[in-house]
Amino acid sequence: MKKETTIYDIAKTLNISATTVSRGLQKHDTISLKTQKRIADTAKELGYRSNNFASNLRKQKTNTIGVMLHELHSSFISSVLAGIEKITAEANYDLIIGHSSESYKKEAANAHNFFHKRVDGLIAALAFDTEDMSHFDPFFDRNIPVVFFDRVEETSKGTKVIIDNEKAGYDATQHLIDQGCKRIAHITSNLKRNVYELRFEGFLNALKHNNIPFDDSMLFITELTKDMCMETMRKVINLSPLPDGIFATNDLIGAIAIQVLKENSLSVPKDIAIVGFNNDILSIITDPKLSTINYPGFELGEIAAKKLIAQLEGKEDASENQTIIIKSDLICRESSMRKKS
Amino acid sequence: MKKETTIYDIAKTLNISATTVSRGLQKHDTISLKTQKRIADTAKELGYRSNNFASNLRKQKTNTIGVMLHELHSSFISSVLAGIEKITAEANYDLIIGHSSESYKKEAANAHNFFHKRVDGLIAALAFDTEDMSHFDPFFDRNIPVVFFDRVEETSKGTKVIIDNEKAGYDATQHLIDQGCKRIAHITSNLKRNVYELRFEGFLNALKHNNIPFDDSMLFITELTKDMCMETMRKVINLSPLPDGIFATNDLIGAIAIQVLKENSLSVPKDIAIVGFNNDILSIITDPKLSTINYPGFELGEIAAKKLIAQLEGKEDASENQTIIIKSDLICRESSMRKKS
DNA sequence: TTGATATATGCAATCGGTTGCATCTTTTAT
DNA sequence: ATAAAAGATGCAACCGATTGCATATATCAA
Repeated sequence: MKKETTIYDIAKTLNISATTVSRGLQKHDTISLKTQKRIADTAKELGYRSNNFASNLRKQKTNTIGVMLHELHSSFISSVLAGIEKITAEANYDLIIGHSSESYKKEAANAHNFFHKRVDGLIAALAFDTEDMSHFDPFFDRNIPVVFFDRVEETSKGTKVIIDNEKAGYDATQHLIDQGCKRIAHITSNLKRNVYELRFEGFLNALKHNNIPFDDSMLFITELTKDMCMETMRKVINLSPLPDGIFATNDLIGAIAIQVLKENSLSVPKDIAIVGFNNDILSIITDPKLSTINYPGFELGEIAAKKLIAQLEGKEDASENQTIIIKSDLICRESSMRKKS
Repeated sequence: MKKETTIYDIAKTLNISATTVSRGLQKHDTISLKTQKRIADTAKELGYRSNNFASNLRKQKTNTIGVMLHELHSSFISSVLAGIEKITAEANYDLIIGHSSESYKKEAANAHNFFHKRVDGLIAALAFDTEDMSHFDPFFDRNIPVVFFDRVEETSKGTKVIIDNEKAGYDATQHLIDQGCKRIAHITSNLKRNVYELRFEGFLNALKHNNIPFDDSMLFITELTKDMCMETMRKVINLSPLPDGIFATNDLIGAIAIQVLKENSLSVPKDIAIVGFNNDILSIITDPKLSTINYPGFELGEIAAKKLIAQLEGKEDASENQTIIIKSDLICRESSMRKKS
């Protein structure tokens, strides 16, 4: 293994000072173009690579952004990540990924790690069971900007990028009602996480607005894995009387619902109309295609990253604790269309 | 913004040397437990956080692994990433993500960046159009271990973790033949990328072995986006005579194939039997459910990461350039089952 | 009591780039 | 021709943790 070339080696070769080499490599305009070229050439020749640690150590900046995700294996999250990556790469930041696996403990550990790694900023979606937000305090205390997305704690500090989950839930439910549904089931995940709670609230509000009483046997709480969703759907089809509509909190549940209903000789949307959530690729693969709420992950990632970078560059003030609401629309497909429009 | 606490501050507070503080924080056994405790307490009290740059600079090690991906928004890749993350987190490495977006140029730029960031090791899947591998030479030259997965260049240096694509293609095709298919179409992506080429080879070998002539109008090359797959499927159904089987190089194509065929009143598997590839969640959502090749992304990620870490820890020799072949099996579901088994 | 061994701590150099200030050279204006 | 302005480069301190070697103190055996 050969020894690394440093600016001192370049300096020695050219008989100039390390200062000049450093400045030359950064294209300072105090260094003549002639010298800059000689430095660049020698650097290439000697196989020089700059040492970011030395540089970061001196500059007290890392050009690194931490991204905390509760889930990696998810279509929505990977869209968001792709959106973040696009913007941060353009702005020349590196990403380091922390994966909480829906665990508050891991989230706190990752936050701690990011803090030690001195990320310049943080983008995060909360784990399932996160309630205490104190692991983010070190960031707030030092004015390190934090942007939360999707899974946020409304009362916390930091910028938040979300959709209006209540409205989305309302729209989905109202649409089912418009299609003639009178007994609508809602299949969702633990309501402690506020995205789900708000969708449920929208669901309730739509029912109320249409004078449909809420029957709590129509609320199903499930884990969002394939197997648990299937099990839950088996419970749904044992209801008597059956529901005539289902609002599912994500497209996987919606897709599995379609499948289980068909296996039980029920027709979608005639017997039971279904609306999902997210607009995953899944939703156009099902037969019938799944109506859903469009939740544009890629754009969300872009927006979150842009906000963060604006704050890092001092163009915006992180302490404003803004909340940005992204538009999310209902997409009507076959799974809920009983009437011709 | 308050000033950072350093080991010197701790040292001063306790009236001991920075050396002792450094050793105390690392729990060197030359430092008495009493002193260690005093150091730890003071560190907490002063809100100390270690400076990784100073540490890395001195130790010449980053504890960071670069992960180069050609695609982020993909179910398979996010599984792999989750598998990598699991293992590397346990071993206390950070991940930095590079996204080539299927572009050789971006891949090279990312490789360059990783090199400058001095990742301790690299895990990579090649971009679509990567042929020249010289951007990895800096890593090989300095004995920085590189593990390629899925998209690899067989003749290159580095460890490779792959499946037997030829065998998988053969198995998928043989299965279709066993189900009575005689005119099998293959829908795939650009054969320059060897995973696709090898699957195609397996396809051809299975045909040959069964004395079925290959008709090159039955080979369809498409980009792997939803829209392009749809367009390609429209070409497929314009064939005359129609194929009676389709081997698709991923599940998205397979799923879209099912959809387009049904829309055109063709029955799957009766008129056309279909096998996909990957065992994405998609494959159990389609109706009929899609037969596919199980390509276990999570496990692949784990294995790739374990290999890399073994090499980083000197337990294995990176210069062996091993190739590890992961088992991948055919999963028979409704989309191809014409006969009762 | 003394030398030997173990235990605990400190000195000072090092990792490699960055930057405020000083110095030296060249150009320009009068 | 000469002072002033502009252009180019260098000195040396600094960022903060690590570590080989030296030193100081405590413990123990003979």
